[in-house]
Amino acid sequence: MQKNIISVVPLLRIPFKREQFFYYLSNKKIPRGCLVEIPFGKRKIEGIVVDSKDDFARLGNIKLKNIGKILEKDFLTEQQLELAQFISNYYICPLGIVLKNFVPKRTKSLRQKNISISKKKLTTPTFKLTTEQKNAIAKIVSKKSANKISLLYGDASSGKTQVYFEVIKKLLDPPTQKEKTVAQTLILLPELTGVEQEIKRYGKEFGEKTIAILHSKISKGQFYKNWRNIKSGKTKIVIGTRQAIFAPFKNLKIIIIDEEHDISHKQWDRNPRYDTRTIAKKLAEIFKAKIILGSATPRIETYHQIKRRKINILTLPKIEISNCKTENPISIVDLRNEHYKNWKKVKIVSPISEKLKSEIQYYLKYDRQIILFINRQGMSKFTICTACKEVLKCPDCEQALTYRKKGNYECLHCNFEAGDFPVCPNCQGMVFKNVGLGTEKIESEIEKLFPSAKIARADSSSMKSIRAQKKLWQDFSQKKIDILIGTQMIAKAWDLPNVGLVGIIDADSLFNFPDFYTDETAFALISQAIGRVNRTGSKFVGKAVIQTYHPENEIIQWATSGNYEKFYQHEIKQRRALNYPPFTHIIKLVFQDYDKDLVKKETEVIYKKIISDIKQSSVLQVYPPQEPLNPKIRGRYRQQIIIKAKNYPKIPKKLHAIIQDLKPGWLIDVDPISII
DNA sequence: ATATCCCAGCGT
DNA sequence: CGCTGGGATATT
Repeated sequence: MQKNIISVVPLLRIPFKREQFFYYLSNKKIPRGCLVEIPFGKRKIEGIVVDSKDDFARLGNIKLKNIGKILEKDFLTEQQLELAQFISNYYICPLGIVLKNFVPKRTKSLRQKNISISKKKLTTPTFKLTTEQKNAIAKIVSKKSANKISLLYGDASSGKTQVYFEVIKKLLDPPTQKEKTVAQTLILLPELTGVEQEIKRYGKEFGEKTIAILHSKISKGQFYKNWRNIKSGKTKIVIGTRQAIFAPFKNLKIIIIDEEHDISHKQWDRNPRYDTRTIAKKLAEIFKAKIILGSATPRIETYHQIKRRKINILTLPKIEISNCKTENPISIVDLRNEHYKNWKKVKIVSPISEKLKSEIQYYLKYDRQIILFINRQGMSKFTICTACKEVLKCPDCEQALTYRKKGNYECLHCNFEAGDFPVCPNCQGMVFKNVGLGTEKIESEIEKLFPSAKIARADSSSMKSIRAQKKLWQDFSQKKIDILIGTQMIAKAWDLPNVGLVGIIDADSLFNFPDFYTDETAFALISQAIGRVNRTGSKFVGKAVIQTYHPENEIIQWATSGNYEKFYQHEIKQRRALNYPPFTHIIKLVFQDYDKDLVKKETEVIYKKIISDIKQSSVLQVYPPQEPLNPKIRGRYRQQIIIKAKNYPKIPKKLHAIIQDLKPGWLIDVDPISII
């Protein structure tokens, strides 16, 4: 009988320098994309079929094994395979690991629990579209900009969502006669927090049956069901976080990346370290789909593309703040004055300035809600021994421990917890002082100042579950909360109505990191925080109070005056001068191990190898190994090598080979969000 | 992922 | 000399 040779990629890490697939025998051809079980060593594992050939003579006469079971035929689509290959190449990650991300956890019981197909009539509210919205819609759907990416430039209140709705309707309904399958839209949101609201909005507009949700917090069974519905074409609109981009689309026509500036679009903590903003381009190319980005504070990379006319910009103006000409709704409070005014009266100056205090009072009185940002969890930034000034640190991470309301000390990087009465490792002292601010500290301050207000706190430790997030959002919407205190997470995709006042407790803390994205993220965060007030339809005048010791800081100035262009000009100059993105791509190579000397040695060896094999220039720069900002995490030491490559993914073959051959323990991060 | 091979380190 | 554990290595 005619034998066939099947190429299969096992769903695990195969050293990158080796061929990523293995040959197996089968008596029939097996199409690409099948999920199969293969004998591998002494075990049986899963793999994806990538090729099927007639028997052919092979070198070395390797005895091929027979392929195992076919688990799912017609599983991954051709487009998924193409995207996976691209990700594997671009992010230098073994193909098997990439493919694993495309394979959902399959549940046996496909219990088609017929969810009440109550054909609820769609109450399609008729929006009155503004001229700008109409223009944007026309531009996006026009044939002229068929292959161009569009940026919808405007904040949460500018009506981006209505534009998305109309574009989807125009492009997907009704399907053209030629296309039998339904056209699909992918909506990528940066965080889980935004998903719930968006489902409701899109559900109302397009019917809940046509929408599928894909993110890590839905059950495995539900995820798989949604996955199948996307594959069969039942689903028209996919809403999800970044992994939704791995879905088995049938006929993808629109990719919307909302809040495109948000770093959550990049996976930085495990392989593959992909960025949806990069791979969406590839996916759009594969499907000939449109990309729409949405942001009020686009990335410098994105705006640079706009300047070079590679991306269309469609500006939605802010909906005018009603009758507010007398007073600037944004005040920058100089905390130095606060000290000056108070230094004789009180020893410790409150982290809440007089101005902020009186504004809180005002808005409480008129029953408007208040949001306060602080860029740090816990009670303090760090804790020092009063005797010798030693900072209390985590033994596993060498990071400052955070004092908690509970009375203990915790490491925010691992689960290390010191007791309530630690002893200074340096001098055995037992008296400590907490320095700096955290969410819990602000919470207790506010409790003291406004004992009758209903206060809630939201940071990543209190908001771990999606349950807690949903509840908080509900409570806030139902006005069960007067003052919400939280970290970045509440500045982001959360669309909270009825907010009267926003306060940034310590704007300076946003600039503390010597990283090339710092100014960009700080600008975006301040802009977004301000954008939380003065929403459409509010009769009250909203206000923002920004506390800082450096009111002259240009980034704060530009952010508070809404001057993105000035900010861009300043930032792009810096990036060009220092050869940072968008003028180069960065490749970050990190080695980690429990043995400090080994880390030093290994990174040194690799660095020497790289610089001896390639010649450096403005096109390719390699920096010597350096200690990252967190030199020890969970007991493992780290060193990193930063490479700036102008024409990535075009890099010298030799460099590519070295990176491919890096042994386990190395992390490869292409286009990292941080280089410190 | 995991079985296996290889070798250092150690005990008998 | 053999046993054990850790680390590197191969898996068609």
